[in-house]
Amino acid sequence: MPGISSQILTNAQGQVIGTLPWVVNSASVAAPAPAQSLQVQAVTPQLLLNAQGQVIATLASSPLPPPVAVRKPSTPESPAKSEVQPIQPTPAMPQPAVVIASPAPAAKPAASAPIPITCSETPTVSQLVSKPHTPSLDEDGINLEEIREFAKNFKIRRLSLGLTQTQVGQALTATEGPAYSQSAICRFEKLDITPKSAQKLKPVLEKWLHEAELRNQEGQQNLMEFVGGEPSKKRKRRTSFTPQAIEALNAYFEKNPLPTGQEITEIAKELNYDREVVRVWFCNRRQTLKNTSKLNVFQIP
Amino acid sequence: MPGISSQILTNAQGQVIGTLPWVVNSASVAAPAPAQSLQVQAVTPQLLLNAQGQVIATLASSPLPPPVAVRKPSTPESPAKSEVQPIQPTPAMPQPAVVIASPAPAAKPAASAPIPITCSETPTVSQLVSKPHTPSLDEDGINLEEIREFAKNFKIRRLSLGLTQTQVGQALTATEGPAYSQSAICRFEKLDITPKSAQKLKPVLEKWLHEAELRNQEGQQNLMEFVGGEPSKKRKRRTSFTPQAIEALNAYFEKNPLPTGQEITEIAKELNYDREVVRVWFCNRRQTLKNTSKLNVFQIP
DNA sequence: AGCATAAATAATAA
DNA sequence: TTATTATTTATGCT
Repeated sequence: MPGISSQILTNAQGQVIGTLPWVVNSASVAAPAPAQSLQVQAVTPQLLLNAQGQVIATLASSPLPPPVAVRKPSTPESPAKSEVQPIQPTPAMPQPAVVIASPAPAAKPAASAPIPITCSETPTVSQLVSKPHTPSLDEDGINLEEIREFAKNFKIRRLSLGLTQTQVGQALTATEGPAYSQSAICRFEKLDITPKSAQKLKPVLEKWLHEAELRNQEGQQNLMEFVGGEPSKKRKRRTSFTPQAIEALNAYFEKNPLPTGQEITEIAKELNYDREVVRVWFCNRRQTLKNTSKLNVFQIP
Repeated sequence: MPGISSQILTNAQGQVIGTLPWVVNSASVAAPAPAQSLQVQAVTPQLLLNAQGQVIATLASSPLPPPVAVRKPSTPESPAKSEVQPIQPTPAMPQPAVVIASPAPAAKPAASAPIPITCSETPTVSQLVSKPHTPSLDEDGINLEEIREFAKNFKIRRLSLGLTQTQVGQALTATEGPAYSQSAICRFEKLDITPKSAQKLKPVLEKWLHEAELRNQEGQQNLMEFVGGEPSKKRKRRTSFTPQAIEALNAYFEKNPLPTGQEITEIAKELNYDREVVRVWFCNRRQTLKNTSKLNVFQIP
């Protein structure tokens, strides 16, 4: 790990934990957005990875493609300034010129038509937004376009901070009260919620995320502290069950592949294993069974 | 959707599948690559997502530095230029003025000391590389630094293509013979292998990935074909639908979100999927649409 | 050398 | 919302 060799940061474990030139941008909501100058410099392999070491992106722009090694990217510099403008209704969308970054492994390139579903149910934000002719403001005066932008942005910023949906949810639940589960975050990001819900959730998420970003600036330690406390949560060591335990588990599984929380607790206690470990064992067991046997044992008719 | 309507492309499901200004870069291996012009256009919220629709990165480009927003940490600037010098024995660690892009959610910031395991076993690449004083070349003349760089790069490029370790492993097994399991790929990326193994694996991975990137340039369809379809691979059908199927299903759904049993049967036959699978798809699709559900949740004792 | 599967994360069902 | 599944990554083992 010679000098800043690339814009990638790795921890002692060799796991990538961050990059240099990138900055989370919350531009979409930025009101003024005057001159639009790109701060991107010609960098060879621009990379962005999240805390999990998951890669994030590369930017094509290599002049002299070195055969193999990572060439030093020119200059990251100029502080990217991003701004969060809480209330500003998003004006018109600048006309972008797009390029398919990375093809969805399974997505068809030309599937342009969204799903103009028109159920009798309350439509979700994503549904409303996808309607080509829909005005940005819905009946309730909610700026759908703005919400869409924010949701998009939120995910980006969340990942840039290396946070999982679960972490965000838990942190919010702690500070804002019990109403922010992992799935809630997931749905918000996917806009799989009604405009009303989204409208209500948005400011909270925005505020929290902004705060998280500030903490992150002061060092990840601060961020983790802000988020949940436990700074270093390593991957749990893989548990190995004793043959006896497995036998017992299988017996239980046979009797009931889907034990209740209560039952799980009992089984765990009985076998002297962590409750969570037992719970996961059942999950994986069902999974395995499902994969092997063609039958959808747990499928609901 | 050449309309370049926005910088984000979404598939029928509304999942983001790409953005405009970004381009997957296969730079590292790209041969000619003449002038270096950025293809990025000024777009407000610069986003990059992978094939899974996962957000990837944003490019800060808002001119007006906001009040609270991301402040540039002290001084990361200038010195950041480092270059990967394949053979150069790693000198001292230049003090990188790096900015932790995203803190590992679980990583300890200061845990500089890796796990200096010193078993009697052959050390892995990561172990060797982490040794501060270890020269880049090991006894066998293997350039550890280079391998480390490549491994890092490999992961990034793999993810940029939206491929999983499993896909890579399967594809390689198909073309190169049975010696590339998912775990093998995983271990390579984590450098949890001996230098010797890494050295042997590297060229193969490199070649394959490069090829995959080329295919990707021609359209993701080509990539998927390259990755999955190739040789005689009896891929068992999963419960996941192909993009084509999803598109078709959505088309049907659009026409009639609540098909009769007869219709379901026909659709299933048409798409060559299990009837039950299709039926469930419709159920779930409808479910997803209605977000007003306030159903009671079951409590776990 | 690599399978089997535990653990982690995101998405969906209930 | 919470519970569970789906998908992917990581690792104990012989």
